[in-house]
Parts: sequence; C-alpha cells; structure tokens
Amino acid sequence: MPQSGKHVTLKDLAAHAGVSRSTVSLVLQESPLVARHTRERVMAAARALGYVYNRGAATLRSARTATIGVVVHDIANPFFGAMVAGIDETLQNADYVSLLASTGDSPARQERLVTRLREQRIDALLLCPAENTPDTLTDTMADWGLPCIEVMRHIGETPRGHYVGADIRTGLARAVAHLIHHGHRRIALLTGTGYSSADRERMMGYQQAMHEAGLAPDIRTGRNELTRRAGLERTLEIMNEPTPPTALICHNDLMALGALLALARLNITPGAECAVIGIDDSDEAALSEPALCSIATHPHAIGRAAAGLALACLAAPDNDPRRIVLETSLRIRASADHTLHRSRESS
Amino acid sequence: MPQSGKHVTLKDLAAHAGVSRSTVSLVLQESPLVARHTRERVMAAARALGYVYNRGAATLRSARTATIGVVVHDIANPFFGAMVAGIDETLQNADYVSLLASTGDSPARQERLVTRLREQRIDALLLCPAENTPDTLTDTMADWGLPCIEVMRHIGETPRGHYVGADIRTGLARAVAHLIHHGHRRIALLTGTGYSSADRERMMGYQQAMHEAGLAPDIRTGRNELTRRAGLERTLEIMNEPTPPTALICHNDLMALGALLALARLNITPGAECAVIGIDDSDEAALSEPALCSIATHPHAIGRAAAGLALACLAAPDNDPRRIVLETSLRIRASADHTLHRSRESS
DNA sequence: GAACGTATTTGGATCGATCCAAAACGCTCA
DNA sequence: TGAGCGTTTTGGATCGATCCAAATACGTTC
Repeated sequence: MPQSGKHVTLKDLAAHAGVSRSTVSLVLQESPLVARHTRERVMAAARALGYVYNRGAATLRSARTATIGVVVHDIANPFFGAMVAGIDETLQNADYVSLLASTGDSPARQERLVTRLREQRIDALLLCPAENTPDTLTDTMADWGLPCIEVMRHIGETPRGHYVGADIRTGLARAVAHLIHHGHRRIALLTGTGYSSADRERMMGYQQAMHEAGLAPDIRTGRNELTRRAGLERTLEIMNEPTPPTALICHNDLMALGALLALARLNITPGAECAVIGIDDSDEAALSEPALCSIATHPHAIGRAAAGLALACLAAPDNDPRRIVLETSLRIRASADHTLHRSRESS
Repeated sequence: MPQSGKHVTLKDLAAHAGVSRSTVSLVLQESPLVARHTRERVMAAARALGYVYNRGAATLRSARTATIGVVVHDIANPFFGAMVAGIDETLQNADYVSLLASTGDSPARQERLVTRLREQRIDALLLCPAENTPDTLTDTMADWGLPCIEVMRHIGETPRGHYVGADIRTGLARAVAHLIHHGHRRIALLTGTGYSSADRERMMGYQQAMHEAGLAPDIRTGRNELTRRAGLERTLEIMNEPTPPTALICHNDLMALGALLALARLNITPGAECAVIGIDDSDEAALSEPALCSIATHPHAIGRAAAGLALACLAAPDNDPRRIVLETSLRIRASADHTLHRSRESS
C-alpha cells in the first residue's frame, strides 16, 4: 500500500500480484488474452489494495471514458427527470454513465459547463440547449470531434447536427382540432420568450393549425420562465382581459398546471368554462384535479433514443446528422374534455 | 493544427506561440510569474488552435480537477433542483463545477456512480445516500481521501463523516404543536419504508412530539416511493379506514400535495376536515389550492452550506467531521390553518 | 529432447500536463 | 564593460495507463 494520500497504481497491483504492469492493464480491460488464474490474482490484489482506476490517465492513450455528458436548462422540470431515467437505462447496458449539469438557461453558463465536461473527456454530449445559444456551438462540437445530440431544443433555425425530439406540431394540430371540435374559437398559446427552438416550434405548429381552421392565432409570449408559478400568474392576467380566450395551450405541463390553479382562484371551472392543454404528459397531469389534458412527448423514450443515438455514433463514427422525431399523442382528460358553454364563447 | 481527430496539446501551443511547453503550462495556470506579453501570445495561440485543456492529464501531476460530484436519490424531487441551484451558486465563485448523478435510490447503482466519479478524479462528493447504503461507504471515502459531505440523509445510525441537514425534529415538534393547538388528536405521520435516516429522523421527531403531548403516535410506513402519486394513493387508503386521522404530516411536499389531491377526491375539505402538512416548503406549496402548510427546510441554503463545507475541506484538509444543521420553520398555510370541526374529531 | 504452434506475458515508448532546478534575460550600478 | 540581482523562461523527469512488438511459456507431436 503506498503511503497515505497517494493513489494505488498499476505498479502497486503488479508488485502485489507478481505480474507486469501490462498484464494488470490487460486484466482491467477484461482482455480475453489473460489466463484465468492470472486474472484472479490481479483482481484479488485490486480488492486488497483498494485500487481506483484513473480514467484521466487512461485517456492519454485510449480515447474513451465511457461517460456521457447531459446538459439541460432546467433540472426542476419533471420532463428531464423522466428523460434522464431513460438515458441512464440505456447507458447502463453499455457500461456507460451519464453526468448531468444544469445551465439555468444561461448560454454563458452552458458554454462553461460544456467546456468543463470536454476537459474531463466525456465521449459524447446530450444537450438541451439554453435559449439564445449561438450557432457557433455546433461548430465547436464538430471541431472537438465530440458527438453531440441536441434534444428537444436545437441550436439555430434548424438542427445542423444530430437531433432527437418529439413531433410537437402534429400534437398541436390535434390539440387545436380537439378544442375546435369542442366549440372553442378563442384559443391562445401560452409560451416563453419565442426565442428558443422549442418556443418557435410550438408557435409555428399552433399558427399553422389555427390558420388551417380559419381562426385568428393568439400567441402569448412572455418572460423566460416556464414554471407553474409563471403559468398561474400569466393566466390570471389573461383571464382579466375583457374578452379572454376560452382555451389555453401551454408551453409545458408545469405552466398548464399553474393555469389550472389560476382558473380555480378565479372561480372559472377548468374544462367547462376554459379548456387547458399542456405539453409533456408528466406523471402529475393525470393526478391533478381536474386531470390535465396533455400532448404526450414521452420523455423516457426521448432519453432512450438520445442515448441510443450517442452510443451508435460512438460505435460507428460517421458525420451524417441523424434526426429522430418521436410521435406525440393527445391524452384527453377533463381539463379539455367538455363542450364549451355557448354563452361564454359569444360574450 | 494537428491532424483531424487529435487534440491540440501544450506542444502545439508552444510551437505556435514560440515559447516552451512549460511556459504554456504556467500561462494556463494563470501563474503570476509569466510576462504579460508572453501570456497574451499563448492565449492567442490557444484561441487560434481551439485548445481544450485535458484535466485527466493534469491530474497525473497536480491533484485537483475543480469538480465536485453530487449524487442524489431522486432527481425528480423539487428539493434537489433547489439544492443544486444553491450548490452551483456557491461553486461558481470558486471556479468549481458540479456534476450530478441520480441513483434512483439503489445502493448498487450508487456505488457504481460514486466509483465512476472517483475514477474521473472529482475533488469532493456531496451525497444524499440511497436507502440501505452500507456503512462501509464512509470507510471507502476515507480510504480514498475523498472529502464526502452527506446531505439530508446520512449513512448509518449517526453520521460518521461530514453532514449537512435541516432540523427536522424541531420542525416536527412545531407542526405537532400547531395541529394540537388547532384541536387535532389523531395525527398521523406518512413516511417511507422507515429505513433511511430521513425516515428515522422524521419518525423519532414525530414520536417524541406526540409522546410529550400525551398522544398516541400513528406512523404510516410504506413502500420506498415518496411521490405525489404515492401520497395520493396512500391517503385514499387511510381515509377509508373507520377512524382515520384528522391530520397528516407527510414525508415531503410531494406526498403532501398528493394527499391534498386524495382529500379533494373524497370530498374531504383539506384544512377544515383534515389537516395536511408537508416537509420542504417547495415553491409549489404556496401555489396549491389550498396552500400547503409545510416545514421549510431551505434546500437552496442546504446546497450552499454543503458546497461551502466541501470547499472548506479542500482548502484546509482536516479530518474532523463537521455537522451543519440548518433551522427549519413552519410555514402556516390553509391546509393546516383551521380549527378542527368538533364532530369529526369525536367520531 | 527438439521442433513447432499457440497462448500468455512482458517492457519500453508514448500520451498531455506539471513540477522544479537550472538557464537565460534584462536592468542597474560601480 | 562586467558583476550582481531579480524576473522570466526552459527542459527533462515524472505522473498512471495503454499500446504493441517481442519475449517467454506452455502443450503437443515426432
């Protein structure tokens, strides 16, 4: 055992097991070339001496750490909890590990975290980019030779690199059609600043659906806060207008749940007097009172697809950008399952 | 620029800037020994060549990566989002970065993640341990010489290493006193399996408060799931008993919010007919309908304290275990702010 | 026992960054 | 101009692990 404070190295294991450093290295790599009894001797030495592999040292000669960075913009959004579970489930089978970092939706902080992860020599990056992320980040990833999969949000107008997302547009078309079918004509979209790709995608899908139905779009952009509290506050404002919308499609479930809270405060019966639809179909959507109607984006499956794509890129490097867009579905629940009262729509 | 796929190294920067590798290294370390014009030349070379530092290589000679691992058991719990924000805020000023990993409350997965983080040579670990974590983990950290701060949960009966938590016992004493003052005599504690230190702490604090009030404790342990859905389901069961409690203290806000949903489904008026108190005082507590009464544990401050302790350990290594326990406070809100109807207590 | 083929192990160079004693440089003063 | 001193830069060794050609060991056959 080396003196206190020093790490156990291959050299120590080799001396303890009576083999060479190269043999130790082969054992740790689970090489089939090593005899079984030799392998056992080395593993016993590793256990006895409390050896911890040094991935940084290994990356000086081999290229991989078996580590994937996951960078998201709001760790408190339940979408990401589910997505990370999907990522980890997929990586586990490949003996990879994900390391998660939260940008707080700041491009500057994001740059710092991405750089720090690269310095630690992650093998690939799954990135839900902060709003206003500069286009140059895609180039930087390419320069680094770091496989990067943009997830749910992308950098720039269209993704130039790999992308995994959900078919929000079709989901919005279904939501708008559903609301129209239930008698709604004043349907508003409650979204963020309008600058993130997620915002723009929602706005465009919603606008297209409204135009096709011959209705006037009503897009409510606002501050870069997509939380329950923001949904509540903004819905309170909207409902105090002279002619408020009769239906709200919210950026995500958190905002939609906030909107439900606002309606309750205003004694507006959610569903019957004002419909609310969220996006994501979080676990909470089904539990709330009334149950929230939501466009299901399947975050767990998104996570699995993104991690799977990262592993595929690492297994067979090829620079063709891949795009995976999972289907969405409209989960119809009480918050948007009533035919609108006629008096409310006319007034 | 080296050929594609190869990283830019100190050697490349040195050639580009016309200085030695040692000078480049000193510049990157921001050593005051280097002349300003030399420093500028090197930094220009680094920008021009797109240099990325290799922290793994550096740790072969220097000891630090300026990276702290944060391992939690349920990333979807809003407590951790707030705690991580506090951690990151504190680390930013020290030019440290946190890398987060989620154990899903599995000791086996936790062991794997902790090992992987150590292999990446994190400088310290903030750990909210999985339930049933073996005592030996504390010894392993000590053997590794890795400063480890247990947060909110600890390993074993009492923390043997560093610990940061909240004074749950005092919070529970206040909650019980508050409920008694409002006429409640059948007060139940809804908790987890009873095996985690967080469970035990809650059970003991609650029991002590109930004994001191001369009341019979009613502890409801259950499965290892501390979610909104679990709170809802278990409350539905409890409320179907012949003589259900008139007040529920729940393991965390998520469960308490689930309990409120259950009461609403049963047409039991939350607050008036059955009081509900959560633990954590998440952002959602104040927004819910009725607003949730909760023991505030200040996760943001917990995160700040934990990160601060980690930095202090790194700055002045000393093996004396430190213990920081932040004060809690009872945030009184509608879910537990009514005097109990007399008929309900008597029946 | 020698020859041969296969299995297993080895040793020195390499990777990128840091360390630190020595070398080099620039300035001042006699 | 040379010596002395303080500032700045340098070069070779080191760190822990991998690589890969060569060496060694082993088992089988004649």
